[in-house]
Formats: sequence, C-alpha cells, structure tokens
Amino acid sequence: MEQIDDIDLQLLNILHDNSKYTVKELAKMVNLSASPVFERIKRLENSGYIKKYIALLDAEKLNRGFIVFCNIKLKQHDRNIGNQFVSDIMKIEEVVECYNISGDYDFLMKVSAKDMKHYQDFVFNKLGSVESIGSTQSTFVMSEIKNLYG
Amino acid sequence: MEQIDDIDLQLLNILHDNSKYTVKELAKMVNLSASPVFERIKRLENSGYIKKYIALLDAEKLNRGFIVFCNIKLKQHDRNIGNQFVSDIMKIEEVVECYNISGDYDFLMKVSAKDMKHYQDFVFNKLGSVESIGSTQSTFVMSEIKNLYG
DNA sequence: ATATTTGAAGAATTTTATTCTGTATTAGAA
DNA sequence: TTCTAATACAGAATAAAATTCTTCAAATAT
Repeated sequence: MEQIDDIDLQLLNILHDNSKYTVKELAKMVNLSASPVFERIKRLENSGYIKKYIALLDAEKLNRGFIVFCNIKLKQHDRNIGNQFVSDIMKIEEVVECYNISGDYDFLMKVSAKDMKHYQDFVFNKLGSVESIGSTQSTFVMSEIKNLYG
Repeated sequence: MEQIDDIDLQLLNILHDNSKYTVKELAKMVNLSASPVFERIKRLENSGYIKKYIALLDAEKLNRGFIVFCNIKLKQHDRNIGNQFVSDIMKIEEVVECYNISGDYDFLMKVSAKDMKHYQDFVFNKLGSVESIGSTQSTFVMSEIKNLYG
C-alpha cells in the first residue's frame, strides 16, 4: 500500500487522541485547507491505518474500575484445548483483553470488574467453568499510571 | 450525578464499539427519535460517562505491532523514587500503558515496538537510563486473542 | 519544452448536528 | 383526587459540518 507522509502522521496522532475535531479544525492544525485533509483521512481509513473510531467510557462510573491482570496456564498444550479456551474467553465480558504470551504462563488477560467481590465471583464462577484452564495467577492493579487508550 | 437507564447503556455500548454512527442511526437502533438521543449523548458526555472519542490505529502498519509486557522492580520503595519513575515513564513513547501492581514487581508496562530489535534498543537505551529501575522482566506477546480497544 | 498526474484551494452541495417548539406523560404538591 | 411542574419525547427549523466538485498550480514524466 501507499506511502504516508508527515502530515498523515500528524493527523493520525491527533485523531488517536481526539477523533472529534472537525476537518476544518484539523486543517488549521496541519496548515492545509479542509478538502485535502478530508481526502487524507478517507485514504487513511480505506487503507486501514485508521481501524475504527470508538468512545472511551469511564470504567469507574460503569462499575468496572477494578482491574486485574490474570495469568493463565492451560491444562494441556494441544490445539483443541487452546481453541476451546479462546472461544470460552471471548464470551466472558469481564475479560477486556487477552494475549498468548511467552514465559511461565500461556495467556495474560486484563480483567475489568466492579470490585474484589466481583472479581472473586468472576474467578470462581466464570473461569471456574472454563475446562481448559489448569491454573491462574492474579496481579491486582493498585493504580493506573499511564494509558494511551484510557 | 443522575441515573442512567437501559437506553443510555445501550448507547454507551454501541458508541464504545463504533462512535461514527449518526444520531439518526443510533435513534433507530434504540427506537427513539434523533433529538432525545442527541440529548442523551450530550448528557453522557457532560456527566463523564463518555470520556473522549478516539481513532484506533493499526499498530502493525505503524511499526508498533510487537507487544511486550514489561515488569518493573524499583531500586527502592520511597516516594521520590516512585515519582521519578512515573515522570520518566510518561515521556517514553513506547510505553503505551503502565500500572502500579501487587505482587513481586512494582509496575507492569505494556510496551509497543516495531520488532525485537527495537524492543532491545528500548530496554537498553530508554529503560537503561531510568535511574529508579532496579530490575525488569519481559513477557512477549505471541498473539493478540481479544482486545476491546483494538 | 510539453503533456500528464498529483495535491491543493475554494465554492457548491448534501448530510448531519443542534436548537427550538409543542405535546404527552409522570411525579409531586396541594 | 386534582392541579402544577418537571421530564422526555417527536418533529420541524436552523446551523454547522461533511462531502463533492471545479479549478489551478506544481511536480513528474515524456
């Protein structure tokens, strides 16, 4: 796919932080008129540099401010168990992110709960019914220092 | 702040996944006309349920597809060292997220690099010059399974 | 040097956001 | 219960934004 120049990069950085600017405002920021900026953004969308636009919500207000990183070890390491785990995890709303990782554990999940009680319930009742899981290890977030997506 | 009802929740869930719907489209989805939907969204923004709107970018295309979770232990556990670490880390662009955590390590960072070479350079040159760091432990992401923000 | 392509500006148009007005419903006060 | 006030909605009117179109200038290829 095509090249992207410095102005494209500026636009991407701006929109990554705030996608609500109007094209007129963006145009002023990058010293162009509205139409080329509009065209550039469409090009960045169509070429996949911009994947989507989303609203960031306040986790605390929505009773999801208790964050835990949960490490998972599978029972066995065959493809069936792995696929089963993935498909089970996709359905659990508290699991906000999940990665297949190197090291002592197989997966690292970011879990978003209301509080410790909710998390405990999540571990027992939700993870507890995922057959493919061998063991888990929880790391609790005490405070969020930096989050470019939060 | 005020209560939030089921329709508000529907709107939040929709916008969390795609903030580009028009109010007319949203209105149809929640079976209302445009004006109350518009007012509800403004209310959700002003009350802080919606924090901001952002564009999600393709990390791979932007040479940031190599993800590592990097655990950090501080040299010492006093407030000065901690503050120094936080302020240093905030300036490093490869650090996309950072949390103060429970357990063996003090902080967990999500790092976004181009490739292993870039990550190595990050560890040596960027982390290497953060005085407050005692030790690090890297966990490499082999694949992303789920990410509500990606 | 000339033709062709590219990217931009600015105007014109279409679509969307936003405001406004009126009405029905509901909660609370009398 | 009855009246009043507040709330939430629909639909129209308006303002602002997105989107398209035309033209022009600069860069590149021929």
